Amino acid sequence: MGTVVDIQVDGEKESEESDFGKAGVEFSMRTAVDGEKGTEESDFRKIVASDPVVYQLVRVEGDGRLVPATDDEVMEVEHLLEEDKSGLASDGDKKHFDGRVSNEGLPSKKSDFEGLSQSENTEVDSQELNARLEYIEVMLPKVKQEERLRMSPESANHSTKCMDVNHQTFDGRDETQACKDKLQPENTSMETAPSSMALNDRQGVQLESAETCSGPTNQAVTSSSTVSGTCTSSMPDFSILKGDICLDNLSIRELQEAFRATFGRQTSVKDKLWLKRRITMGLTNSCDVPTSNFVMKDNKIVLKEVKEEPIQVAKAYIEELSEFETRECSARLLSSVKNSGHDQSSPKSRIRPVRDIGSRGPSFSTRQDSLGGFGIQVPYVSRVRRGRPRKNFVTLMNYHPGGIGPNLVKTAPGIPALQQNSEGGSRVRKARTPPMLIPQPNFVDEGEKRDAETIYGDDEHDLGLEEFDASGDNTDGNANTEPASKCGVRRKHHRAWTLGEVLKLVEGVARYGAGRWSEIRRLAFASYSYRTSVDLKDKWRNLLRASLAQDPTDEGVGPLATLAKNSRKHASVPIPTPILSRVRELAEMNSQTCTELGPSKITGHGGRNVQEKGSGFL
DNA sequence: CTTAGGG
DNA sequence: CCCTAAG
Repeated sequence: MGTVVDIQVDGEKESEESDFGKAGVEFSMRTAVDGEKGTEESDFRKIVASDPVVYQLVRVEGDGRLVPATDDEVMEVEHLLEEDKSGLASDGDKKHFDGRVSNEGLPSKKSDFEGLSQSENTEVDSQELNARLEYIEVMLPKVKQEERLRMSPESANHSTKCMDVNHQTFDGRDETQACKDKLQPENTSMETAPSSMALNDRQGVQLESAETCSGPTNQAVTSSSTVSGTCTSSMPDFSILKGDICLDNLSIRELQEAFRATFGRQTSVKDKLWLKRRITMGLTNSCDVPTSNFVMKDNKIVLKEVKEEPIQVAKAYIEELSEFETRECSARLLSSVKNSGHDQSSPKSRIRPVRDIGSRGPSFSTRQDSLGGFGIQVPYVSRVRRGRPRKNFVTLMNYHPGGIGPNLVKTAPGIPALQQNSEGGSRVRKARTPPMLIPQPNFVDEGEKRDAETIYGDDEHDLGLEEFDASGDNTDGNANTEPASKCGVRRKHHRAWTLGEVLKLVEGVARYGAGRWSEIRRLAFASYSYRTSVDLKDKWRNLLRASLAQDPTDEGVGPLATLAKNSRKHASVPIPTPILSRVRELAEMNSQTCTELGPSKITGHGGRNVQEKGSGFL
């Protein structure tokens, strides 16, 4: 009772502070800039920085309900925020994140996150959403102003970094830049910003973020081609300015009245500045746009012109998000538990899902979507179901224009997309992000490294391979948990088949016969949790193809010759010819066994369908 | 869930 | 790899 926490409205849920360390209130606004895959230590920051856009100040009632904070509280918080800001320069660390730091360090505490986030998100009803929305609207511009004030002295520098700092510091390189360039060619000027400001970043993340999100909030949409268009500091905000001028001469009381006139409610706040800001916001109507006016594109916040019914759109958006969150959260919790339960993955992997929720959740790729009739962009993460169902949906619309109407009304009164979402809830795995796969350096490096080791390290010695397998298991075990938890956004990481795997596969086929993939997987691939039977099958198919295509005629040719041929042909995939030969052998043998000797072999090892023939008599 | 096959 | 049909 009486505790105030940040509730993240706009994106993923992980961010509730688990310790309400400050007895008073907390308020923070951050903009998410999707974290690239970072190092372990930077993950913390990533989480912070990747926290999606908006936090709303709420009060947690005794029963767990969330009640929008009062103006007084907001103001209080605002002061704290300012204190924070001023303190940042000197003492650095933000109190907000202390809890998180420790959590990061102590995996055991992760449950705090989960518990909190889940309970809180599952209980959001539309009413509260509305309230939250309102506060979002209110908050965004406000923080923007804060930023403006703070930034004004050094606008030049900051204006260039504001968008960039985040990913530049999280990851030395800027993988997403290419995408962004494509998507936002007008914004390229910002991307050239020097990363020197990164030094500031630690203290600045939050502020930067706030600015990032607030900048576009009520900046002219038309100025996207200029740096200042996205960065508030260098661009005078006329609307606010005007408001300030007008309100400057008013007394507190007058301000309060103005506030009431603007917002239609009383306020007890006596802070002149605060009142002015609030009123200004109300007057400039800038609060209508925030949540829907900008969209996250990759690491960047992008302005989008959405003029019609912004609030409605935003509401729908939030509702959708909310529902998505609850479902997604629980799903991930399940998977997380599952992993930690019986999986052989290392303990390290157990915390991953949790962290990924943060770093991965807001992946901020966006897509054009028609939501309730309005064209807005929503982050991909918020969409669970994609592709086929959607296609069907469209198809339905296309081919049964008349019939779709009633259908829609029946299934999804307000928000068709929502319906689709819930429908696809059980298929999280299938969600993808076709256009933009966010690069994950760690992943790739890991995989490639291991791959290289395996391939060039040892070809034929099973022991060596076993070792590789073991190591592979570790890395893969971790990696395996990752994609699943990446919001299902990501396509399953492409794992190049190592030689060891191939050998195991071949061996397995030799032992159990081709086609018994699940068997092979269970026995021969026990250590590779990530290779599914389908994978085995596919790989075998490829091997077969390769082995046949390679050289059907030179069966008797020495390995060296074929090897040379092979490596020359496929420099990138040097599958040793011996293996291919063996594959072919097995293939032939298998085809034979299947047709003629098959039953004997299968029954021989399987032992359970031995009686198949005679069962007729029973 | 497992296989097989197409994409 | 993904997806789906089929058992």
